[in-house]
Amino acid sequence: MRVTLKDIARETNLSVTTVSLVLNQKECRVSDSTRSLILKTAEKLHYYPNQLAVGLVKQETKTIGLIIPDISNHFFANLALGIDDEMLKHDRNIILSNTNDRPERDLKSIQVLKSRGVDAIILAMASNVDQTHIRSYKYIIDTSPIPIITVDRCNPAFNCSALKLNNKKGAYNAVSYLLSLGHKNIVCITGPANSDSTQERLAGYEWAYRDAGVSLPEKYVFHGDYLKQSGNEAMKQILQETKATAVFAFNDLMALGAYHCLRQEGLSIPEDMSIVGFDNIDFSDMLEVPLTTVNQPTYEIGREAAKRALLEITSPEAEKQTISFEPHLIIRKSTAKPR
Amino acid sequence: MRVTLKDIARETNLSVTTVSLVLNQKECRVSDSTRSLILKTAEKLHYYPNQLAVGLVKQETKTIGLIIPDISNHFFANLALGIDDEMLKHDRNIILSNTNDRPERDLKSIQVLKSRGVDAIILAMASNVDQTHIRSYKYIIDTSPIPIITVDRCNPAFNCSALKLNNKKGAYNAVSYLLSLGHKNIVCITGPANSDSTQERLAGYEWAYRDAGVSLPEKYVFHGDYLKQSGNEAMKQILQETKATAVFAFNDLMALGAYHCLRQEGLSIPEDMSIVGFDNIDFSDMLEVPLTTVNQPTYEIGREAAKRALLEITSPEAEKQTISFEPHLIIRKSTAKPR
DNA sequence: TTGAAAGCGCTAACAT
DNA sequence: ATGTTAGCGCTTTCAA
Repeated sequence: MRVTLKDIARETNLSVTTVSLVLNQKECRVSDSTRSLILKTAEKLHYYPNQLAVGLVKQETKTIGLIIPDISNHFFANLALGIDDEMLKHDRNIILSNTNDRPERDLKSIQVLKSRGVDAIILAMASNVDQTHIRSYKYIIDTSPIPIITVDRCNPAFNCSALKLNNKKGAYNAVSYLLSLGHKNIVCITGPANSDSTQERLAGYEWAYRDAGVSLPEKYVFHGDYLKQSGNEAMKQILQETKATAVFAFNDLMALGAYHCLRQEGLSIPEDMSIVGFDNIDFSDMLEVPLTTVNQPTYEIGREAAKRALLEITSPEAEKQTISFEPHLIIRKSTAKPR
Repeated sequence: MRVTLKDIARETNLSVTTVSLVLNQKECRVSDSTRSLILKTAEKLHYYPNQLAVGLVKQETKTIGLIIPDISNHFFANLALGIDDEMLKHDRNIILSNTNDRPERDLKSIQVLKSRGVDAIILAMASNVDQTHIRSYKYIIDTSPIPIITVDRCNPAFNCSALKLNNKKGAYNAVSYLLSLGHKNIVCITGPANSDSTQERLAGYEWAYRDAGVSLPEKYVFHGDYLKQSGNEAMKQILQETKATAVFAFNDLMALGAYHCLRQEGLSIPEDMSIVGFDNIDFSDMLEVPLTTVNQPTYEIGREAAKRALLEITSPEAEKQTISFEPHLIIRKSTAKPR
């Protein structure tokens, strides 16, 4: 923080007020000569405003907080990019906070970001929350003086806007497709059991079976944690314990883990096993066998979340809104009729 | 910004000074009873400090700026994660700025972040800079009142610390390996022509040939832009214009594009063409043919960059330092003897 | 052991 | 057309 308004005021023999007025384009009542003098001096001195001071008096910092589990995850990286691109248009910056999927860090981060005066927070909650956490989240969100927008992971009990994929529909589409190919024994590799997305995708799975009039397999739920390794391990278990002909992984990363396991076991996709993923990350069409998956318009969700945050900043009275994005099944080479 | 020190002072009938003293652990000269009263009241009122105000008076915000071309790129995402993890340990936050690889946005972002009072900036420059840009960067960096640390992309003329992979050595390793397999006609898919990393890797390529006493192919430079599509297009050109038996792509993304092209053409890796990449992104070992590539310890570079920034914040007089990370060739299945 | 006062850099009513 | 003043929330001498 080098040059201040005061420096310019001294240099030009004018008051700080006048300088402030001019530099903020509120120049209506300032003579052209002084205005250009100020502008010139500011330029010469390389002046730029101290946004801390501005934020302090205006009670608005033009920053927004972004809390996500892990920026190195493609999903969240694209989300962040969408948000940042939109924010850039509005001269806002984002303060990033990775939580490593830990609920306590979500909670802590909300506090820290408020401390930093962010005008809004966009939150992708940790996936492994228990009831105690939920209560904390709910209290913090419901009483928050600034808008908190949840994305991807959310809870209907919270009084906040939420943007998310229609998970149930996505799972429904995926499983319906597998059923239509003739698979009867389709198993799932889920995310953490208590996460909403897991619950919703499971519901979509069951809905598809019901809708097709096919009876559910005896055991079809295998728990993962959205990381690659868990997909690998779940797949091993599936091979041992079931006669499944198709696997619906609740994200692409775990589908990748499943690929890995199948390759290790010398099995082929889709001949020995059909696989469907969820997310459509960059690489899912670059695999040995391009992955059939449910597309999630992540970048777009980020942009919309940003827009929503902006809206709620300017209109705090706006009704909280749940915005649903429609999924789209992308059929590639990892799925075929069972043999 | 709800509750302030003043509120606590009023509630406890003490002065703002005392409250501040206690809440900042500078409690040496405060009686135990008042101290616990203050602590209790702060708790009750859900007080948390306004960091804008703190930053304003302390001239330090405990934030650092991160400027990168694109957070959705695996390389930068991992870099960001490394930085954020390290910063978290020191109770600092990062303000993120994506530039879409545009030099003007780098320059603008430095300004904006300074305006926001960041204590340091970690900068991964845009790759397509011209001489005019370089001059601007140099001026801004050399005269910056706060430390600016460059990562990955940098320029030796700047007076700032730089962290980067030993690109020349990485390329040398990759090409030496291909030569040792018996390839004579190895071509490159480079990044933007005027980027340092491209120049360095090219130098490493030539060094390897020189070192092996093999004469350089007639044409071996094919320009890409570090994006997948450019790898695809370069590969097409290579197939048309050369008799290359091996391709060294300057990053994995372009190697992926090359894979795609080869698959389209019905050619096999490594039988018809050996491929080596650079970066070792997550997915390079999950491909149809796992990719031989030069590992770049991105997360680690991020952490070290963060440490360096922290050090230069506390010791502004510290000598600027260039920190080099040693590359490591990971041999997988995309390389074999030429046939 | 505690408090008063000044000031960080800026904005905005309210003079003049 | 321009300046005075107060104050955003906090820290930090200095005084009591």
